[in-house]
Amino acid sequence: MGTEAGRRCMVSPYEYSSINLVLMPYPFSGIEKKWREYWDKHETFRVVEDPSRQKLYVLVMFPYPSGAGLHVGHPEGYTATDIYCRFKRMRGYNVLHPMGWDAFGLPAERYAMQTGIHPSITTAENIATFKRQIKMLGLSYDWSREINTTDPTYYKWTQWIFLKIYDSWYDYRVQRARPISELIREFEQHGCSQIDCSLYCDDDHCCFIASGWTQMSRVEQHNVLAQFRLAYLAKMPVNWCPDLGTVLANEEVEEWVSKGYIVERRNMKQWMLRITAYAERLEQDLKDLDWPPGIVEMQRNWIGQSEGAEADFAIKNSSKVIRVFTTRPGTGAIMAVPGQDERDWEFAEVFNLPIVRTVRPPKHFKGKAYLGDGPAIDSDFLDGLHVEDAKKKMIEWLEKHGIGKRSINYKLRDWLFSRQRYWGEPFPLIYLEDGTVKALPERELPVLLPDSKSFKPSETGESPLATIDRWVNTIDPETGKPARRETHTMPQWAGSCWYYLRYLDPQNNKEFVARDKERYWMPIDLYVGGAEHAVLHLLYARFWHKVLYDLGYLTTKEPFRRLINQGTILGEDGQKMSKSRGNVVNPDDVVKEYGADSMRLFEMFMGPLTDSKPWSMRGVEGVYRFLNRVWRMMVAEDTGQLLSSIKDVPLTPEDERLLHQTIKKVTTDIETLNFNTAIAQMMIFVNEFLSRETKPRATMETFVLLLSPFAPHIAEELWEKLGHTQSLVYEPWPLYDEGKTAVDTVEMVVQVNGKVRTKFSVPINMDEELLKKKVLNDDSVKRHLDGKQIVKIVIVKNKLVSLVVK
RNA sequence: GCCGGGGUGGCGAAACUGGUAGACGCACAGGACUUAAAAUCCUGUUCUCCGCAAGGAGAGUGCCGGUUCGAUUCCGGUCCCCGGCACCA
Repeated sequence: MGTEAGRRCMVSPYEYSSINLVLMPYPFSGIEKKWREYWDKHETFRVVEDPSRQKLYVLVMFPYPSGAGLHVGHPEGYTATDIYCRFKRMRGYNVLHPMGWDAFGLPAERYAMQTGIHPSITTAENIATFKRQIKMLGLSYDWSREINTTDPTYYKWTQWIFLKIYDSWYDYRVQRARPISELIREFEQHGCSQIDCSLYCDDDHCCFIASGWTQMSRVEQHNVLAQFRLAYLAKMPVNWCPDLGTVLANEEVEEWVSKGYIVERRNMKQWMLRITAYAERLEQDLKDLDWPPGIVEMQRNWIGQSEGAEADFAIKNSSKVIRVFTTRPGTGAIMAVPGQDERDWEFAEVFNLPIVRTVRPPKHFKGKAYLGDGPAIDSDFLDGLHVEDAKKKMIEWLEKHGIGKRSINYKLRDWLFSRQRYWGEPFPLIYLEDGTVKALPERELPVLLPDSKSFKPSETGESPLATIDRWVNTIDPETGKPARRETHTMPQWAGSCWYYLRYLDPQNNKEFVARDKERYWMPIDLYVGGAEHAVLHLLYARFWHKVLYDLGYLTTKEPFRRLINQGTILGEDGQKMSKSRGNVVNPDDVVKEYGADSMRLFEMFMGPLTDSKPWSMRGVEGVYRFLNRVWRMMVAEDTGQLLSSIKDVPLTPEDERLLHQTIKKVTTDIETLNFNTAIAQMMIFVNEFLSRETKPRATMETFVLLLSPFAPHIAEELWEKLGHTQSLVYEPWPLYDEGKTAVDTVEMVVQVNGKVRTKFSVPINMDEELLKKKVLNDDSVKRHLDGKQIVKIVIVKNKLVSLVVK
């Protein structure tokens, strides 16, 4: 109630009731309900593969259904993709536009810890709320494809994909993942002789030949293979929060620490995914993506490719050498270059180590370490070379002398993939009595999350699942021997890593997606979502996608061809919306007061999609007034019937020009996602036509079609009043005639020494000599030429005449 | 500190490859309609100065400078704001 709108509502309810009685605004609430039901009943937006038509897959990042319900930030991306989809349908595309729920995660689990209410119940309730609110906006989703990451029929396949990752290794020789069974076959035939073991294994004494492999015990073989798998166990420091009794993801630490919780590091065995094997391809393939440059850059920085050298340093008084990477720690030893690195400089100062500059800083450089470019100094044969050239020459030298080589390093680390949580996907793994890990066979999936009343992890930091004995203790389905289940669960990213594939074939219980469906729909033509997922979600999803591609399940290298980040919607005060600031706007209130069409229209009219911009209830009223004018342009207020002034009459040339200009502007602006200016053009159109005594029926019909992607409910209603019996959703999009958008007179600007002195209207493409004559005879121009000499005349066709005088 | 994005009226914003800065909307002011108000419709609204007025002059797209007949747009410098990164996945 802290908002401007809230106060208005409280202060003068009279104002609003009187509006309702006297103004008679268009009856949006009945109209909107009617058309939502119509679309549902007719399954208007249901799509199936149709090879005869061009496909279009448009996706918006699916929400985490929180208890707070939708906020006005959600509909921004949803409306944008909806407009685009509705437009493309009318242009004949076969459009896939789905929605679902990313419903595993900590909030529901924390709520359960406090209240004892099972996360599945809260999740179901929250989804119901979200779905009601999203449906209320008239978004054209194919609801038959709705998915929910917490549904066993969904997470069965998340587990299945994990098994595929677990059962794969990265073959650097061919730069792709291969099934682990192929590695076993290779070991049986050649041992590890054809593989560069150093890429997989720290221990260079373990190399074996074929017979060595076959003579290994089962446990030994298991341990060798574990070094190769794309999913592996490692002892890792994790963020343990004793008060919450849970482990936190890195990205969550800051939030809880700021709330006063203590987070400590603890070493625990964790599942890791070998995303680093894909570092090079994740970096390389960015170049083919139509993504915002900023996001591409962020991914680049995250992957952090750097070229350097790996060199062996001799140790004084020892025959041993230390291997060091020049660009970052790796090997346990680092190379320190205090002259060119701030951290090394500080380190050297503290320990009184000598500091030698090897790059000459600019003359007046005052700082300590110099990080910029410059000629090398005190560097023997490198002196005088600039940094890049010196690097090259140095690496050549190292390689020539056999004490080092060029190496490419990455900042990217392997992905910590396990969480000690209840509300996540269980791993489809068991531990046998000999300590080995075993992947459950596919037919055992899904491994269901057990029902539980306790969601707290144990004191030791083990997952809540560890406390459920009847679930943990199981048997190996293949041998009947006792086994223990893995009690960790997967992170929330898991479900969102592949949801875009499940939409293609959500009911399939044989495969995660049928191949022909994948081939038809992929890749995603447009992906819209918040920039907060610029790195992690998008990187993790690309990684899984590439693994599945390597294993032959997918036909595209990259999932998201074009990406757009919608901007944040701020509160009316220009601050981030938050409960504590009291500036949160609830879409329910907006829709109730002004209707879903106004809500949609305002979200798009505020400004460019990708910008952050503040909410304004006054602004909502503005677009609401526009929709009322649209209504009055065609409907008689007293009877609710189509106006009798709408007739089959021809257009005047001026009106025809405006119509074609409007079609053109709206068409091109939707194509480029500039919805705000498309709406502005429609406003111009209505401002003109509202007062016409007669309105050509065909023109009104065209306008309704243009409006329909933005405000679909009112458009359907007007379409019906115009005499149509079918929904306009699949009507062909209006075409414009370029020739009819052209004007026959233009306003000519006359500048003298760069200053605008007069303007007049002239026929288009006027003869230049005639134009000059006209300009020089103009009184107000003459005044500024008084006594001066014309040096130069610049004529820009149909725009301006610029006189330079002395 | 590094990387990316951005600074335009009272506010949200427009402006195609350099060519009328401020479309469209909000807010505000005046008017019409009305007994009155609301709603609706019309007119005006970047700032400063001159003029009774029609009108005129000057300044203006964060700031300083450059290129150009002409710069919100291109170039150099500088300040501020937002997002990311700072060895952490």
